[in-house]
Amino acid sequence: MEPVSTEQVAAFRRFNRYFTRRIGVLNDHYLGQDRPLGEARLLFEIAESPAGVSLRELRSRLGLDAGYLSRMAKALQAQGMVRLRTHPDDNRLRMIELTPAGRVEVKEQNRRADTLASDVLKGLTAPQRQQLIDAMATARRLLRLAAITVEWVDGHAPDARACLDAYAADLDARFPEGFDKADLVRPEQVSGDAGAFFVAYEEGRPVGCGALRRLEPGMGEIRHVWVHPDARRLGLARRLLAAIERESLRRGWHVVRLDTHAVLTEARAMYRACGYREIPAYTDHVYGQHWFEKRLTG
Amino acid sequence: MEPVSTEQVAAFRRFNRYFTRRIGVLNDHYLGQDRPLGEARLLFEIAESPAGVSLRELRSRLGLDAGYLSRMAKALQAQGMVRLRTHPDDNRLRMIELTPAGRVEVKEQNRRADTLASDVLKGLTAPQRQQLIDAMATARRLLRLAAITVEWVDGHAPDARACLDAYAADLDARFPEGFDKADLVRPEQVSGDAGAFFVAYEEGRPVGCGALRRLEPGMGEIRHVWVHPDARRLGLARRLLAAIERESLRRGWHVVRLDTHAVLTEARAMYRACGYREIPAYTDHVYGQHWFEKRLTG
DNA sequence: CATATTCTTTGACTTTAGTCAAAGGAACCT
DNA sequence: AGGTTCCTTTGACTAAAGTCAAAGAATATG
Repeated sequence: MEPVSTEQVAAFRRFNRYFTRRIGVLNDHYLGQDRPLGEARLLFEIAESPAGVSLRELRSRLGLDAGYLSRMAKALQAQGMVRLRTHPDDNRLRMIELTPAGRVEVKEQNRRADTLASDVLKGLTAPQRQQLIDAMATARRLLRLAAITVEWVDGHAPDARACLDAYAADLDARFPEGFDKADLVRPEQVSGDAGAFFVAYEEGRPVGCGALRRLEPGMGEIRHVWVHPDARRLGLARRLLAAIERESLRRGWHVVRLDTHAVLTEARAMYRACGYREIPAYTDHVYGQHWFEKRLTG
Repeated sequence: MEPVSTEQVAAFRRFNRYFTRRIGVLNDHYLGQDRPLGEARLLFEIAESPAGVSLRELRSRLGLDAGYLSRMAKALQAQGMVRLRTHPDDNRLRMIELTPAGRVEVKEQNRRADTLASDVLKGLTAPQRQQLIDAMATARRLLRLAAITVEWVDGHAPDARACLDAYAADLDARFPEGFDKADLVRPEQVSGDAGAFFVAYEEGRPVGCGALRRLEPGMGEIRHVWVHPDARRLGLARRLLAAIERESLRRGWHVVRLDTHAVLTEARAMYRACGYREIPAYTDHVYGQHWFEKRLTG
C-alpha cells in the first residue's frame, strides 16, 4: 500500500483541530446544563435503551469503573432521572432505566443540540447546506471504512457462526422462497486446506463476512459475502472480496467462481464492477440463479 | 432564508457524534504523554507563537482563569518546557516562550499526532484517502463560512479602518504600480446617507470588508471588497457582495457599479459569476481598468 | 500626584473524574 | 453443599480542573 502523503496528514489534522474546537467543545459544555459531563453522557447512554440496561452493559459500553458508575447512577437516581431495579432473572445485575422526568430531560438536551446544529446550518444557503451535509456523510463513510478491519478467522469461531446466522436470517427475509440454513458452508469446508473464512470488525463488533472454499484444483468458490445492515454502503463488500481473492491467489487458485440469487441485484452489480463476468451455470444450487467467474492476477 | 430540514440537522449531529467519539477522544488523551491535558493544550498554544506570547493573550485565547494559567505556566517552567520573562515595554505583562526542550517536546507530540492521523488514512486506498481529505476540506470550508457574519459598521469604526489598511497593504503588494492609501474612501463617504460599510467577522476577528457609496441618484458604487488571505476561497466575497447589494436596494439605488484593477483576475471572474456585466469606463480612476454594472432586483 | 486600572501571583477552596480494594449477595459449577 | 465467579456497593483515596478573592507591582488617567 502506498505511503500516506504528509500533505494529506496535515489536511486531516487541520480538519480535526478545527472541528473539535468549533463543534466538539460546544456540544459537551452546552448540552449538559449544570450536570457534570460524566452524568450527562451516562444519561444519554441510558436513553439509548428505552427498555432499560444493566449497569454491567453500561460499564463495558462507556468503559467506566464499577464504583464510579455505581455512584453516578445513584446521583441520577437522587435527581429523579432514572429508576434502578434488579434484573428479574439474575439478582446480581441492576437494571437502570429513565423515569418520565429523565425522558423529558433527554428530550430537552436533544432539542438544545438540534438548535445548536440548526444555528450552524442557518449561516449557509440551501445548496451550501446540502454540500456540507454531503461532505460530512462522505467523511463519515470513509472514516468508518478506515476503522474496519478484515480478519481471517477459523470457520468454527463464534464470530464466524454469528455472521452466518445473521446472513441466513437476512436472506430468509429477502428470498421469496425463504432460506434454509442447511445451505450454509460447514465449518470444516472453510478451514485448513479446504478454504478460509473472513470476518470484518468495526470497533470489535463483527459487521460482515465472506468465505472461500476449494471448488476443484486451481479453482476457488466465494460464498456468503455478507455485510451487516448498519455497515452497508461503505464499500465493505469490496474489501471482503479483495481479502478473499488475495487468499485464493496465495493458495494458487487462480480462478474464483460464485453464484448468487436473482433478488440480490446490488450484489450482481458489485460483482460486475469488481471484474467478475457472468458465466453459464456451474452448479444446480437451490439459491443460485446467476453465476460469475473471475481470473485472478497477482 | 429557508428553514433547516430536520433530516439535515440529524445528519449533522450524526457526524458530530461519530467524529468526536472516534477522533476527538483519541487526539487529546494520546498526545499529552503523561502531561495533564490542560498543560499539553497550553504548550501547544504557546508553540503557535514562536516569538513568545503574553499570559494575558493566552488567557483570552484559551479562556482560562488567571490563577489557573499562572500555576500551569509555573509547572511548565519547572519542567523546563518554557521560559517566563517580563514584557520589555510593560512590566505588568509576562511573556512566555518555549525553551529548546519545549520545542523538542512539541515536535514529538506533533509527530505522534501525525502517526495517529496516518494510521487512520492507512486503512483506505489512495483514491479513498483523497476523497476523505476532499470531503473534510469541503466541510471545513463550509463550517468556517457558516461561522462568519457580515455586519454593518460605521465608516469610522476601528475595525473598518483596520480592514482598509490591510486592503491597502494587500493591493500595494499586488499592483505593479503600488497602491496609494489616498485612494481609499473617507469614513464620511460610507456613513449615513452617503453610503455604508460592512465588515465580515470570524470568531470576533475582522476578516473582510466591503463599502457602498452613492455615485449618483438611484445608483451606488461598490468599493473595497476585500477578504483576508486566511479567509479566501470560502465564498466570503460573494456574501459581502450580497450584503452590499441588499443595502443598496434598501436605499432605492437599483443599479450598482464598480471598477477593478487588471491584475485582479479572480475578482473579475467573481463579479461576472455574480451577475455583473462589463461596461465602458465610467471613471478615470487610477486603479480602474475594468468597469462593471449590475441592475438589482429585489 | 493621587487614584484607578491592569496584570500576575498566591492561598484557600470546590467539583469532577477516576482508581483501588474490601465486602456482600447471587448465581454457577461440580 | 461448598467453592468459585460475577456484579454491585461502599469507603478511602488521588489528580486534574477550575473558581474566587486578596494582595502586590506596574501602568494609565484625570
